[in-house]
Amino acid sequence: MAELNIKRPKGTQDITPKEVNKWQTIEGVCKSAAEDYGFSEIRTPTFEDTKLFVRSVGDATDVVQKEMYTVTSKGDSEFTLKPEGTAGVIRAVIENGMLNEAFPQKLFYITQCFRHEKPQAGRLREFHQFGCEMIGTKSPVADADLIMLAADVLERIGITGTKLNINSIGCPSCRAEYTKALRKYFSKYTDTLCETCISRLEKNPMRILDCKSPVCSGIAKDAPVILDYLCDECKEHFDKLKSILDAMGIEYSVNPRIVRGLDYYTKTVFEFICDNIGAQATVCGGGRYDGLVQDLGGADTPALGFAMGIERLLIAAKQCNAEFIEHLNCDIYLASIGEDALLKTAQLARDLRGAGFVAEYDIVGRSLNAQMKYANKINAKFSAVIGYDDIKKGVVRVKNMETGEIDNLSLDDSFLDRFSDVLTSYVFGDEFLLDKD
RNA sequence: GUGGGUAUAGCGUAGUUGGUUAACGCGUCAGUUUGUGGCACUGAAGACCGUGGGUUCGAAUCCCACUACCCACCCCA
Repeated sequence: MAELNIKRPKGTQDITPKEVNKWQTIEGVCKSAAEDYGFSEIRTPTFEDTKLFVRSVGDATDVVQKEMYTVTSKGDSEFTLKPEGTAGVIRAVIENGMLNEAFPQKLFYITQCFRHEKPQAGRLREFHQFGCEMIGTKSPVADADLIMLAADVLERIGITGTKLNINSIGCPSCRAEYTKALRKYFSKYTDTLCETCISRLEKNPMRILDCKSPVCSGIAKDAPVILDYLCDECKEHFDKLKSILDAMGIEYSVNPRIVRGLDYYTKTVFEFICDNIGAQATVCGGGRYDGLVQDLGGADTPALGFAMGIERLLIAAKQCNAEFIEHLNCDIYLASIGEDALLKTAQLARDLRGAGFVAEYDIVGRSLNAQMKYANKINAKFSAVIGYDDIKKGVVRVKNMETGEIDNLSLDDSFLDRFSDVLTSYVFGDEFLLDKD
């Protein structure tokens, strides 16, 4: 027989039970923070019409040009596994008539995304994003509120030491002016710029500002700055945002070199950087996309949003020694001696489980000693041993596994209530029982 | 797509002048202990030393190729 050796695809990961509580913690924090800010969850398909991403993310971007997982389904249209979350949400908002509901629409999602990249620390081919979108407000107060939410999420997770960078990349009209100025500036250096930057000169000269090649960044240092080219409206928007952030006490630095790599961004862009998680340091990125809704066929509607990479949040949280919720431990392990007792423990386990307790019994066929060792290993709070005599006497000895104390409980209908009391006093202390008696 | 690093049991590691049966810790299972776990002791299972070639009487060890993973560039969350 041929030996199968199937491994998970490159750039994917298994989240084992040992890790899953960390994911649950982070997802829980994201969800509850978003809900505290008035956001509702939206779920959209894992794959979409390829044209959606080409149109929104931009056909000149790396994401569209070389990172999409595209499939054709039975000769139908071309579909693409979503490389980011915003496009699908906006498509759904338009398609479901949500633009006719009260503005602003405030939506969040937690979803996997797919990009065909070479994996490294903080970058996978299947990864997960928590994202928030606000649709239907052009006020800079919304920008500030969204940034406040992002900052809150990081803080609630326990990620400290992040830096917020903000910038404005203007609207299509002022950006055109700026792009012209950039081309003029960089075209003086065509013989020294790196190869990719030469091609950027044509397509999107703003990306040269972001090049990490020492030569290019040296040249970029003295390049024109977008902020000097903003039109009055964009400038006022950005100034207003800064003053609101100041008033809120949110620290930031203006970094005219940050440029989001997706084409739909306008005006405000921002990112939260975490230095100690490797080269992929952007833990949150977002901004305005005032033209996207209209581009995708909706009414002219301003909007903005951000996304966080959950894998990166996890790395950052671990670096910061953030606390994670623990898994549910076993409340009681029911050990048995003999067949009759085993059946009794099975019955009892069912009753306990029905009452909301985590109960386990021997489904392996172990010796009593081995059962107790197992109870210890799974960190059971209590154990009980049931044998012939106990069934006859109608008494069961319940042992506190931490202190070793043993309580005698009668093995009848009152057992559930009595055990509930025992467990309550174990978890909260005796005083919580006073009301009951 | 371009670099650099790594590859020995489930996990973490030791093992170079090439030399029997590849070692240790953790973990798993069992026993010491057929009415009570943690500690301790004893034992067991588990590795064709990433794959394929080559050199050699002999390769985990030396050489070549390949693959996988990691890190970085790029890009982005």
